[in-house]
Amino acid sequence: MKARAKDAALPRDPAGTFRLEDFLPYRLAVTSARVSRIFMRSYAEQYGLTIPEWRVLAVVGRHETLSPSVVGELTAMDKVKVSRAAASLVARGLVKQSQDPEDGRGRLLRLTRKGTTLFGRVVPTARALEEQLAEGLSRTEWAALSRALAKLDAHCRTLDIDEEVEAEAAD
Amino acid sequence: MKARAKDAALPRDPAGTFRLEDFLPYRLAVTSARVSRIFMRSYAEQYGLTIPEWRVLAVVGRHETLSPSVVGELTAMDKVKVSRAAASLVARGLVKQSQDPEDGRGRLLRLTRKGTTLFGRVVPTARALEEQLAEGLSRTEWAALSRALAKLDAHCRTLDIDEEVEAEAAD
DNA sequence: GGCCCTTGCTTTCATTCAGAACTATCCCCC
DNA sequence: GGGGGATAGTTCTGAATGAAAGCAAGGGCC
Repeated sequence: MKARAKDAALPRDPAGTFRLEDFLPYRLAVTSARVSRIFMRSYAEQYGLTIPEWRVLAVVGRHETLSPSVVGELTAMDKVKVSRAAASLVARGLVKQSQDPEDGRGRLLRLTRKGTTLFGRVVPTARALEEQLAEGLSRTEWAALSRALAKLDAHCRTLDIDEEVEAEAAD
Repeated sequence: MKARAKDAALPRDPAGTFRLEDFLPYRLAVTSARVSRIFMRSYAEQYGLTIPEWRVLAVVGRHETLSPSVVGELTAMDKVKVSRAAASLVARGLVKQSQDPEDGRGRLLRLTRKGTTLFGRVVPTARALEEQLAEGLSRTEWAALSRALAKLDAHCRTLDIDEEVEAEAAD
């Protein structure tokens, strides 16, 4: 990139014309927060669940038995969040935590009967809420959103990796 | 909805088949968090700005002079967040806060020369980062994402309003 | 077989956050 | 023209968060 090209670009694109409301990263964050708030409120009011707890419930419910580390991968949460959510679910008798017989460090999470029952109730609620959300868009738009999110997510992972490599190289 | 219809629906749609990784609200939150982290890191490392601070800077920079409440509307932040971000920017000499001469309660925010300079530097960085993000998608996909987000956001607002009305009615 | 580095998870701590309470000012209406 | 209620911003408080330390157990490697 030549310095001249950069200089030429500035005048026709001054900072003053920057519109936050058109800035996609901002809009993504705002919309995501709005959606999350709707779901959070519903889970909290109806079942006393936080979003991390709901995520743990969802993946443990699907996989019978699961280690906290795998739960972390499946729910995109760090291990601290998983640990806290799991502890809370155990305290409420929704999840049972036991030693992994094959690895003394590992734990195994599994739904209790009570947890399974709750899970069976929450899932339809979640689906209904998602459906309500989808009503605002055409099927085509919904599919396009889904696809765009997948690609964006994948692309972000590669960007993140690039930054990590740079950070390491800086040492 | 008849009880029989509900019973019939359950077997072909059991809770156990719920896949969190296909659940759009979840995917939206994950991707949004990933994008935000990339931007957050960049703003923090290069300019020592948090995202709330960057947002305030962006709208105040665009509008010359602005009240905190309008900043809140334009940045989708509550007044507490605006207040803190503004205080931090004032402390760093990037923003000047003064009394609104027409309203003793109101304040007016305006960029200092230093703030204007910083703003002029951050905007190109933000745009470049957005561009990097956009490289992961085709133009069509990017446009579709933008459009879908707008509709989803608008739809969420109506859902939120509905819930507020219900909450009031419950009193 | 014992040292040490790694891994799996929990706990701690300092920061951030959202909601509620608080202060100051304005405006409406009697 | 003075109370009552609304509005603009700030401060307070309890909960949530993430980074880093802590702890326990596995697995090389000599």
